[in-house]
Amino acid sequence: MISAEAADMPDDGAARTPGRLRRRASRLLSQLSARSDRLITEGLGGAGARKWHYAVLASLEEYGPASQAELSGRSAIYRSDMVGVLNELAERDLVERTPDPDDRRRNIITISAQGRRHLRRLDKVLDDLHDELLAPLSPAERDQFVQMLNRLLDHHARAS
Amino acid sequence: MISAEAADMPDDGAARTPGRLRRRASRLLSQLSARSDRLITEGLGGAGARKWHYAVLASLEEYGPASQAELSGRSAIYRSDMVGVLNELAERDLVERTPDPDDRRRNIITISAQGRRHLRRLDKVLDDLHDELLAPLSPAERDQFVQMLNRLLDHHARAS
DNA sequence: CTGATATCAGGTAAACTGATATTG
DNA sequence: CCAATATCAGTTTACCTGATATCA
Repeated sequence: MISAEAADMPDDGAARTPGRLRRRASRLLSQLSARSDRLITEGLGGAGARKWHYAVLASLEEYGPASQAELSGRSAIYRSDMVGVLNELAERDLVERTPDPDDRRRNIITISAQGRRHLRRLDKVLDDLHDELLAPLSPAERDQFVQMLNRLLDHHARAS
Repeated sequence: MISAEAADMPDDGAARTPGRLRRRASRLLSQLSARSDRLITEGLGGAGARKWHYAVLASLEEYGPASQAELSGRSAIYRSDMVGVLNELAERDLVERTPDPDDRRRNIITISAQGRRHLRRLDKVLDDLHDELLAPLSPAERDQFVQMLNRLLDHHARAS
């Protein structure tokens, strides 16, 4: 037997339905994020890519060429880590890194035609992966979920 | 100038409102999870605790004493990492680790009175931190958000 | 012999900090 | 002299994979 007294079991006056651990958004977030990251990493790995690749390529196609510092802001990758990501992308000729003639501290990063093709492939892959990730949610709920995440992120981006 | 042709800017037929990167739930999740983790880690650090401490203590108070393997399942901490967490908790006399007389492979982990007091402090701290984390959401939306996270987690727990 | 348990020793990757040389 | 840029080196932590000795 494990305990003589009942002192080991919970005895709050009010019955709290789902248990504290299932109601702490921070815990749920980090657990789900871990699952999600794994899913995405494996899925993109099958396509020979990493998620940073996608972030940079998508940012380039959406907003056009940029310096590395600007890309860093857009895609939420640290400047320190951006170098390595761009090395990998440039190795595969998915982006071009050319010095800016107007400001010789900067490189201008441009997506290549091959990079666009690759991005399109990755978008397909990610569509499927997100279908799996968000499977239990209806389309309306998925929108709502994404919108909530964006609102929360915006809020904390300011306070940063 | 950055590009002679317009080939560098996006030109999809349909205008996609919020940009791909703001619609990929996986990206939003990992970014928000990073923010959240940081907030929680700093907040709990001020109370001399880590988030694993909370997970274990809360699990113990809610479901009663358990072996380390069972605790691992409850709190989503790897068996490998559980040892270290319990060492820290036992050092501070927040839990007791006693060998199970009925099965000498196991330890039975019990929360102490001091552990319960500590847990109550942590719960207060976490309430405030979650208020900050979920600030932009109304109470109803918070519930909805937490419920969605749980549904998603449940779905992926099975597929695991 | 199979299987579970606690423990230990790692390995990978993300998130982050700091320093430096170069240029504006 | 101050600020920004790209780069490099290094830390911390979560997550995860084994291996091992002990015991059911």
